[in-house]
Amino acid sequence: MVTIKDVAKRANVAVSTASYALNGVKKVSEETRRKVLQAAEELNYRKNGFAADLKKSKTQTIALILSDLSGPFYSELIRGVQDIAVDHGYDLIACNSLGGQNSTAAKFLTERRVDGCIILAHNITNEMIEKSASPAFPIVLLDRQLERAHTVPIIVDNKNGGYKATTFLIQKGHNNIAFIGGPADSHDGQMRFEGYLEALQEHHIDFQSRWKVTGNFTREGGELAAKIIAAQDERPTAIFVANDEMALGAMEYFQKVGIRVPEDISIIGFDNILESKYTAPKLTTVQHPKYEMGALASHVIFQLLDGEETEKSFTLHTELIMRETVIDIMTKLRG
Amino acid sequence: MVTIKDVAKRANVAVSTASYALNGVKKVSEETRRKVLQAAEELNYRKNGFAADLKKSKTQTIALILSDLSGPFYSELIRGVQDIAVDHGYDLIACNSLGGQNSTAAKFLTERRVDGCIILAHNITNEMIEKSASPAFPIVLLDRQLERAHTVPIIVDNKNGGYKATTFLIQKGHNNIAFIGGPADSHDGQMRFEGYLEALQEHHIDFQSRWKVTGNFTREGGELAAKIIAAQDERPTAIFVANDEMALGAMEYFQKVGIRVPEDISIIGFDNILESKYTAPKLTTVQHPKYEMGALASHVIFQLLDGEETEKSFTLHTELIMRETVIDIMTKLRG
DNA sequence: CTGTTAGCGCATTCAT
DNA sequence: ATGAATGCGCTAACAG
Repeated sequence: MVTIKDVAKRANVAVSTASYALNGVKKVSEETRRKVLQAAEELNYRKNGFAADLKKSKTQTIALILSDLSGPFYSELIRGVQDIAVDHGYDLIACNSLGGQNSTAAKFLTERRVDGCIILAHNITNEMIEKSASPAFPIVLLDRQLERAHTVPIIVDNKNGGYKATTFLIQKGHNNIAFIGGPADSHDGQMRFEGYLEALQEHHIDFQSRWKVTGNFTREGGELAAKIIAAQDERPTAIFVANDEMALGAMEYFQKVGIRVPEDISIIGFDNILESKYTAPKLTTVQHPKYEMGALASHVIFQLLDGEETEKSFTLHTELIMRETVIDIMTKLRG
Repeated sequence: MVTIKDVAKRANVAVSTASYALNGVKKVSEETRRKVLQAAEELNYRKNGFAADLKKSKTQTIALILSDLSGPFYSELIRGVQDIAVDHGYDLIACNSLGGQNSTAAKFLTERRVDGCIILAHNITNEMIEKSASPAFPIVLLDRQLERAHTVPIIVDNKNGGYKATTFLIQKGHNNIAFIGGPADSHDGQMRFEGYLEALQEHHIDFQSRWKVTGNFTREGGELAAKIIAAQDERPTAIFVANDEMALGAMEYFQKVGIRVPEDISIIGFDNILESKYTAPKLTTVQHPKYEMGALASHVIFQLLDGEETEKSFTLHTELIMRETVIDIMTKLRG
């Protein structure tokens, strides 16, 4: 391994001089600078970033920890984070938390390999987060309500989103509305469900537990849930599905078995993933501010890093996206 | 910042003992181990991973460099890489190469921050790659034909894939076949086109340049391309689209303007992204071995790292996925 | 089983 | 403008 020492030797200068030359510090004459650069080139010298970071005790990079690096949902979030990070001259690396305590993510959290991090992964424990956060290592939490020193949560108003979705259905004349939810440990899913409940109550519609079915936020989960709903003797006229992926799965199932969307059953999703715009019919859904969330998270990290004051927590709002999978019940009856 | 020294002091042991205890080396008595651990706990000690890496000159992580962290295509690839990496006890971090020479990716390439890397990004120059590769830093190149020492390319047989797709269309009786390609600098796209050409020639079908239109591999590009094709007075009976995303866009356009797929026009795509299975009608396409590619890349990295011999390069094959968007021209004429 | 010590590769202060 | 010397936090060889 060729080090800066080797370069210095070859260029007949001291290490410090080599370092200056390599890093563009202007203390060194053009003459020697070129000598050093050439020596480095000849030896194919690569600097060891860690050593540099160790010395400077600054990594100039932030990490984004996701429970799963793949999935359509994350694309926009990542873009948001990235855009702001590069603005600040920081690097972004993404890693996943599969494996929990032993994951790559854990290493970044506990070993000071980055200057700060943004977490959207529910298999990282609150305890780990609390222990890791410090003035020099701020953490932004996405979709997790945990206020601590040096830790700021950004959540989206899932409950209100669920409320809006359900209210919209009710306004369209539906009062037999099913709910396809997420896994029990999903805080998001739970909040969306509460919004659903609230809308129901407000309109004096009884909640029917047989019409609450739980999926796992995947396309397949949506199919299965749809199947369960379709199998019952009385069928709801509309479904609020807790995320778009499941909604797409449900739509597919209904199409397969000849139940028409929206003529026979209306569907509203949640998230507004890219894909939802391209289905036939186009999915009516609730906009989740993914990009904004990423960008804001990035912003907050840098404020924290700069020692500025920030809000204790942030809440982002949702928005109804009306497309083609919800039909007015009157239209339906006439049809 | 609390260091291992502080911990040692508080526990009344030497640094080495603290290090052993912290790292679970069994040279130390249970008694002292607990003492050290407790001291660490009390001081909220976090180890500096860099310092450790520096000392060990091993990072135990590999990087995956993508030109864009988002996009449906990458999900499966990432899974493949990841699965193998964790098998080997390695961590995986993903970073993107947006920004070219100054990107995060570049840092990882040139600053030895990881033990090896897998690159699927065409804005990283060959030169950079050549300079970075070394026995201690193997590089696996995806979809880029560049054989060098310590650098092994994995490519998919795009040409043959294009050939298969086109031949399939011809066998179904089509001889007016348009091609929607990718950007000019896409090697993949170019190869797929060559396969198309070869199939045409083999069946003595003249290539018509007006039926070659170029998109940018996005959904919108596909829509636009479809529009251009539809606008011509004579219309092809089939289209080979160089990737699924564009095929989806094209299908959407055709549906919008009342051109039926496949009754009026057959479409075959390329990649077999998850989504293509969920369209109506379901997209006929060519399978791109994404997961396998990732897994293989990972494998190769570890072989290289272990100093084993590997093939100079790998070629992965494609497979026709027959679904619903290609119709036999006879059926069509009868219809 | 525990302590002393020598670097890992680099940036940087203080002389010169 | 340049060089010698120091130490960042950690691991591991060696000595006790």
